[in-house]
Amino acid sequence: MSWAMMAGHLGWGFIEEGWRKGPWTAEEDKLLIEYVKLHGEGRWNSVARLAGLKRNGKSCRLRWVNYLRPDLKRGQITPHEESIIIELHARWGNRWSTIARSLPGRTDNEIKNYWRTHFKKKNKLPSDNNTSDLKSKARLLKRQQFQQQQLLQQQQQQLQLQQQQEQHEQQLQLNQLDMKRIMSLLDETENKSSVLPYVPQLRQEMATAVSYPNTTVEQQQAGLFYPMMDFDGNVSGSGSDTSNEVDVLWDGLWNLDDINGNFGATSKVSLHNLATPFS
DNA sequence: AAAAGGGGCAACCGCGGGTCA
DNA sequence: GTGACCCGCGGTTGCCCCTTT
Repeated sequence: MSWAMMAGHLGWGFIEEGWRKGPWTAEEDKLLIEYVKLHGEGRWNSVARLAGLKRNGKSCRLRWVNYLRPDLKRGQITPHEESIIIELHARWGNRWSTIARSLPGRTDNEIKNYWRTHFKKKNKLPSDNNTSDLKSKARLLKRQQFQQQQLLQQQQQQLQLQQQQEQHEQQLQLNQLDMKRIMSLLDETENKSSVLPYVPQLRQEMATAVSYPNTTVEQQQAGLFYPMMDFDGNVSGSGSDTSNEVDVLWDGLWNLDDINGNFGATSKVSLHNLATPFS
């Protein structure tokens, strides 16, 4: 379908000075999501060029922030959220972005719209119990029930994700145990011979890389690390054929990449990159 | 059944602040 | 110092859909 045809269907979806305006199509959303996956958020003015979208940067940013971001909550504003909005609006007035920061998953636009439709009007209308008021309340309830149902579905999905995360963490803990064994074996190797002269440096890098299992690659690259365990001490030596065992464990260690998922085809060099922010 | 009215929400616009060359 | 560019914010507009008349 051409842009002109789409514009025809959408009424006000049109092209002005090369930029498309109006409602976003599923295809455009897909392109934008792909773009953010590849390049991350920001540099919105490059989106048109890099993603092949006929949208200006502002429009892309807005679409992402208000609609496509994966951490957005869908569905009805809960009574708890409503009370927060009321409280924060009393404190900060129309500073919607500030209010939105206290409501994870809600956008400033959403809160702004909510306020305007629910509270601006309340202030205008005298409160009465006439039938039209009751009817509108019934409508509201019906809508709320539907939205609540959606919210429930969303929560169930989140629960599933959480369970997956827990499994992931258990696996990481197992690997940390392996890591301890490697370290102790390496210590022994260092003491016994000079077969692996580079080992002390690697040891440090590995220790650094594996000490922060709950940290995403993005956080690691940004230097945002959350220390979780200490490798020093408490590691006892084991058997005799240490070099063989080390090799086996090395192989296991590289599989950490797969467990973390986003390490992808990481090489051993990556461990150095991970350690860099600390050096 | 159809037109009118209104609510809700997505998207646009203008402005101001921050950054960088 | 300054101009260009980018980004975020708050206000506003326009469209869709549902309800009412």
